[in-house]
Amino acid sequence: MVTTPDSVEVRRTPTRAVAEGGRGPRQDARIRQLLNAAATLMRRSGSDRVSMQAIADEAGISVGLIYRYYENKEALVRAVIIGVLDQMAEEILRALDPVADPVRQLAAAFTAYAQVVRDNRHGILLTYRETHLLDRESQKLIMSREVQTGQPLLQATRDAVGQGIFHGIDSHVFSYDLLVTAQSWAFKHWYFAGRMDFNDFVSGQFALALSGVLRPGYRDRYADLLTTVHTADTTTRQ
Amino acid sequence: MVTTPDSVEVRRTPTRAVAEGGRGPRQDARIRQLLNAAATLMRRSGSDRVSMQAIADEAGISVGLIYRYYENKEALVRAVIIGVLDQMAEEILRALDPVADPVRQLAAAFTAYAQVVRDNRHGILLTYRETHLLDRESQKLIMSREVQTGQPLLQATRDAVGQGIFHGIDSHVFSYDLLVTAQSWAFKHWYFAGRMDFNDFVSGQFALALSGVLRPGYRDRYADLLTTVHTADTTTRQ
Amino acid sequence: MVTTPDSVEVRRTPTRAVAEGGRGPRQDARIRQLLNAAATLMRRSGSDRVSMQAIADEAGISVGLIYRYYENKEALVRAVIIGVLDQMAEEILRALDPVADPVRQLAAAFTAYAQVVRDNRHGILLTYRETHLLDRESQKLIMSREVQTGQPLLQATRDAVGQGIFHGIDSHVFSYDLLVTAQSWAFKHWYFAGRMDFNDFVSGQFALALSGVLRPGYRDRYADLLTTVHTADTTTRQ
Amino acid sequence: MVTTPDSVEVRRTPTRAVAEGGRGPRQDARIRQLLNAAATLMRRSGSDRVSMQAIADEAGISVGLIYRYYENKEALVRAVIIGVLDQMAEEILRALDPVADPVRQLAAAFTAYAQVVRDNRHGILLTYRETHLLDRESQKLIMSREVQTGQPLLQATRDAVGQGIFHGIDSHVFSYDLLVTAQSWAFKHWYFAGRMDFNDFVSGQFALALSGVLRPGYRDRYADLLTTVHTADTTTRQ
DNA sequence: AATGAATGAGTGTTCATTCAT
DNA sequence: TATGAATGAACACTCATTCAT
Repeated sequence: MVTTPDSVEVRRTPTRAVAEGGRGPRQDARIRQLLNAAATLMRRSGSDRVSMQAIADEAGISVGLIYRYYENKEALVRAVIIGVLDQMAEEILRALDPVADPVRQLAAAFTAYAQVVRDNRHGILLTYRETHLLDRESQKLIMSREVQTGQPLLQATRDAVGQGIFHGIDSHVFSYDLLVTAQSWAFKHWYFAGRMDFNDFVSGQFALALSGVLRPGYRDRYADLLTTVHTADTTTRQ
Repeated sequence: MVTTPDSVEVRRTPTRAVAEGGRGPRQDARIRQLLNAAATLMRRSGSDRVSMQAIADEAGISVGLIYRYYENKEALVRAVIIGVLDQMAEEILRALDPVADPVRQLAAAFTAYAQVVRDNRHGILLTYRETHLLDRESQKLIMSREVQTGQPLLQATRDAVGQGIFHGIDSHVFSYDLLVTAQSWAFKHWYFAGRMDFNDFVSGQFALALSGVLRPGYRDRYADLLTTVHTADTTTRQ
Repeated sequence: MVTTPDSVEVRRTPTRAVAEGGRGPRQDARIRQLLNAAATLMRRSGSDRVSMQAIADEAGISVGLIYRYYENKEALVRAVIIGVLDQMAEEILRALDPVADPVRQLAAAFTAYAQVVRDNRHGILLTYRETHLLDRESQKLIMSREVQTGQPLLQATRDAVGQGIFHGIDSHVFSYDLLVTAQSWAFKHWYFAGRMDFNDFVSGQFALALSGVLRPGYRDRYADLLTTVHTADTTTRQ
Repeated sequence: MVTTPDSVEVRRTPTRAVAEGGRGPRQDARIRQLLNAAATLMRRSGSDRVSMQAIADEAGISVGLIYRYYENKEALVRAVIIGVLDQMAEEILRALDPVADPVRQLAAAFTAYAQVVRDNRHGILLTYRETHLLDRESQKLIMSREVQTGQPLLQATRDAVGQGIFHGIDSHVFSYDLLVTAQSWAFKHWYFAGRMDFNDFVSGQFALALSGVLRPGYRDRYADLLTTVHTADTTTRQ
């Protein structure tokens, strides 16, 4: 699941050298450069507003060369999106705390996920924006990556349920909600602007989620995770 | 907040009749026609992939006429987005149950919100996709509409807290989560595909949220809202 | 030769009222307004860059109404040019000094012509620019007006030749040169910028022309007209 | 001042090869082709009435390619005008007679200038028409070229004054008049149509100018240049 | 392998002109 | 008479894609 150099998508058919796996480190660096350049520009404006020429310039290569690696613009866009997702998945895995306790595991996973979202806000937006412009095939590929990325949350939830720490929930629904909540920071962080910062957001959301599913006997053990941050509700009451 | 004919955005400057509110029913119908056509096409492919000519054709008017109503394509896109949001806000308000009980009020609002999202899935996606391509000014306008649309959820939550039915929560955070959850159906409904249908999703999510905030003494009164739907967890365990 | 109201060109064929000569003072004022508006805008940017809508706005009438008076844009442009020429011809005639002496008459005519050029610089440029875009018919019409406008210069020259004051010249060539010289101020006044002002230009040019054609015996009588202005030739010598 | 291949204006920014002077003979030929095509069409109808597509077709290249050489239409128009002026300047220089006598030098320069004007009548008109549609910067550039082009006339005049052959004149004014007279053929040649041909015009104008400034003692030496052509004055008297 | 000149279909936008009111 | 909404062809300009070098 970790992004290895080989997982970077490139054109398979028309070019001999690339197809034969004779891809040297030179090519590989170029492709990475290209994907980064494309991601940078597309984050800012959406793929339709970024020209192949602009991408080539940003990457320091020629337009023609892009077409040696990717059949057309759509293929490049797909590779960029997948690249972003893979990088995020990798970061989350790296941040994961391999401790035994599933609740703290879950807390770590959620926090990691949220941080990755915060740090890749534009990448997430890019994903959301562009995915729907691709063909079904690519969309499915992207969906499966997203599911994979959410695996740590799902697994920890299942463990907590299995150990009787959580009760009364469906693991899929619960972990899905955590995932959506984390991603929502990318879109709606402005909603809390001035009322709550990122850390408050993360701990508050996790506390709220936890409080609904924790079997009563465990409240003390995780008291530190249950601390809720209240926004200045009274002052803004209208 | 309800979309009245007058609230439909049109060009202000160059045409006298349109600016002075001397807009007859003919114009008004045309503008609605235009916005619908644009929304339909843009939902499918993103504004950059829809030409003004295609929009004109779909609306059954000439290209030139679009420019009488909207200064340029961006203004049209903005109007489309705002139109979609307004229509959704209106539908939600209409679906609202004006009963006294804040919890059932909240349930009604959430259900209504989710239904509107389901029925306007592409409209929501459009909003998410296109908003970031507009200027800051327009983005702020759109944000404020979103906040407005979420008001019923916020108000019902506050009432429940005020009456001591909910406890231990921040109203903003809680209602935000409901809103995000409802919207998530537009993006991630495929996540549950085959495991859960829309109604299960709505009731399941609301039950989960409710269970975490309901003061113990009220569990019986709202027992019907706390019924959780479990997905076939065991069968998909990997 | 004077511009009378009736000489203002309007559409002849398709409209009944206008064609029947039932043109009241109201229409007449409107047409004048229209021509002025068009002239003002076209002076600034050339007829191709001025839209009929802009002209209508400037004139305070509707686009449709323009087409009641002029068959199409070209007809309007022609009318504008002719209007400018007529107005200039009229101004020159008005400025003419009906004294007996043909040389002073010529001086007055030349000065008047130059002043009109100076005051209608943009109108002249308009004429030069637009005439070549019209059909042959219109071009001939415009040429004949120009010849007419130059008549006073030609006549005075002929008189001076007839009375033996000028010698050794062709009246056509000489008066043509005066006319061209006067008009050149519209195009090339920048050539003398900083070296010579308009009055110096006029008296200098006339003195130069006069000195070449005046029969020796008359030099004293017109000594005042022979005063030459020298530009700072020595300082700019390179 | 001579137009060398390198002096042909092209886009500076977006293309590397073109900017670095790495312009091969291929490009150079194409640019010349393009400028000629544009000049040909614009002479006929004014730049606003010639579409980029029409220019591309005439030049035998694609529209897109024009934009590789010129940033936009205005830049192309400017290049066309400057190209026309440079070509004329070059032709005049080539026609110049480097004999010692300043008066004959002047005659040669005037004749050359007039011939160039006659042969490039439409080019001159183009210059007059289009210059005013450009930005101030370009206008200044064009003015300076015009001044340069007139240098031979000014220099010869100064020499004649310096050697005491001419008297009582300002060199700037006198050479300016010759220049304007020559150019006037482009606009007003119809004025003499049927009465005087081009050669008569040139010799007649030069004789008239010369007669006014030649110091008496030199009349015999330049008797051949003082022959005046009279138009059929009597027959056209009205 | 790598370049970037060249293409031309396609875009957003304008505007002369018409015509129902 | 007078309006201005409506049309649609035409325009300047862009850009994904190809291919000779």
